[in-house]
Formats: sequence, structure tokens, C-alpha cells
Amino acid sequence: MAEAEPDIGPDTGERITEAEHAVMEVLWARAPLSATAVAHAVGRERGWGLATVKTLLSRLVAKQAIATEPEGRRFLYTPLIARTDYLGGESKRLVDRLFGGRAAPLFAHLAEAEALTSADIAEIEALLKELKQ
Amino acid sequence: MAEAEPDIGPDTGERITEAEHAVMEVLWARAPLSATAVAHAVGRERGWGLATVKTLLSRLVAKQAIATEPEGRRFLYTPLIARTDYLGGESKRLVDRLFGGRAAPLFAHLAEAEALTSADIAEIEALLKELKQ
DNA sequence: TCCTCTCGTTTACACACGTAATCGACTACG
DNA sequence: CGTAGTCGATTACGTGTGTAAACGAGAGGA
Repeated sequence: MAEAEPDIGPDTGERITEAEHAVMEVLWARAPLSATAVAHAVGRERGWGLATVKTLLSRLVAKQAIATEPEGRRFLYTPLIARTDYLGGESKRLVDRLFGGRAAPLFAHLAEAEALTSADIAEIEALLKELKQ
Repeated sequence: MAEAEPDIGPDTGERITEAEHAVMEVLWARAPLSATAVAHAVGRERGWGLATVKTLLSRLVAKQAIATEPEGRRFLYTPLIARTDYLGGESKRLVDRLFGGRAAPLFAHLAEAEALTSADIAEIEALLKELKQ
């Protein structure tokens, strides 16, 4: 296990699941939204009902991943955690779990799985150049 | 939902969970092993009892991730899926799910999360050079 | 004012997962 | 030959997750 903070941790809350992540993406894309608006957006992609999306929103609120702000009679939902932080965290988790924290093997496996486009390669080259400075 | 192959797929079976992955790692490292042997190895790292490891082995057999071969009175377990395939698949899943299939953003986030050592960078550079040929 | 619609909250439920005890068959020592 | 140990299989159980219905309070039209 080794889940970093076992006790008090007022900051991040718990991990975001895959279904919750779909909701987060909508919120990251179009800032504060009502539950219905989120449901429309996510429901279209994933085929979820309004009730399902509401549940996911509640769970995200409980996990302190999003905040509610009253707007008239209903609430608007806004992300509390940055997309960058989430993506970086998840990426690091994968690298730690599967590759012992080393990014190079990950990269090698992506290459082997043909998950690298030439555009990717060019971009990564550019990033490397920056990192080396 | 959206599990790549909805119909026939005699090959891979279902997804391997995190706990099961720990068992797989032991099997990948030291080819055919008895349940007890696996339990010793994994139990040491994760603090699991013999019963727990046996359950995981059974589930892996059900998922056709490992095969059993009778050795005298007990069974020896051997991986059916290659470590490379698993790692590549999981990596691709993450890239698809979080980065729309593009590896470059993943790389950028790893860099930002300071998950890249200079050794990683050097290795990746070497890989890039190979890929470009 | 009353009914209906709409929100957010509460409760539900099946299945996956982590973790494990129990069971039935078989072996091997005494 | 019986009894204890070992092995794989079966069953168990709490929690997380995906998916959703039911409920209760407030808003707005009739």
C-alpha cells in the first residue's frame, strides 16, 4: 500500500475514479456549470442519465475535488483541483506502480505499442531540448 | 463499458487489477512457481497471507492471465501474457484516457511533476534517436 | 393557493476488488 | 491404517465504483 497520508489530509481528498474523471473533464473545459449542464455534456459522451451525473458530482464534492457555489436556486460546480495536478499525479502513479518510478521504460513501452505518432516524437524532442537547458 | 473487444476474444481475458499485478510481477520474474512459492515472495513484499495469494492466483487463472501446469501433486503457475504486453497496454490505456492518446502531453506532465531524472532524459533521447531511423 | 417541475440529497443495488477462512481431496509420516 | 498436514477450490465479507431511483424542499405557473 504506502498511500502517503494515512491520517489527516485536509487538502486533496481521495482519489478520483474514472467515471468521476469524465465529469471533471467537462468542468475543466467549461468553468462553472450547473448539474444539468454537466449532465448534458457528459451524458452525451457516456450515455449516463441525469441521476448518475448528480451522484458523481456529489461524490466529487465529498472528495473536495469540486466546489459548489449557489447561483439563484441551484448550484454551480467548479473544479478545486487543477487539471495539471490531476494528470501529473495520475501519470506519476502509473510510472511508480508499473515502472518503479522510471519514465524511460514507460516511454519505451509506448513506442513499442505504437502509441507514438511522429508529432509526439517531435514534441518530445522539443521538450527535451528545453529540459536540458 | 467500452471494453475494446465486446465479442469474442480468446486471448487476453479481463483486466488485471493492482493486487493481481503484484502476483504477476513475481511470476514474470521467476518463471513457473507453486502457489506457496508465490505466496512467500509476494507475502514478504505486501504482507498478504497464503490464502490471499491463492485467491489472486485463482482469479488470474480465471482471467487467463496465467496457466496451471500439474507438477506432482500441486500446480505450477506460469504467465500467459507477456510483461511487455501488459505494461504497454496499461500505458496506452492511461495515455488514451488522460491525454487523448497523445504521449507528448504525458511526457510534459511527468517533466512538470519532476518525475524525470536526468538518466531518464538521456535514455529517452537515445530512444528517440532510434525511432527516427 | 395548489400542483407540478426542478434541484440537491439520500438511499439502493449489483459487481469488482482486497483480503481471507473454510472445505474436500489427497499425501505422507507414524 | 489412521491422523495430520498440504493443496486447490469454494465461500465470505467489507468497501469502492458505476449506475440510478426515491425523496424532500423550494419556484413558478394556473
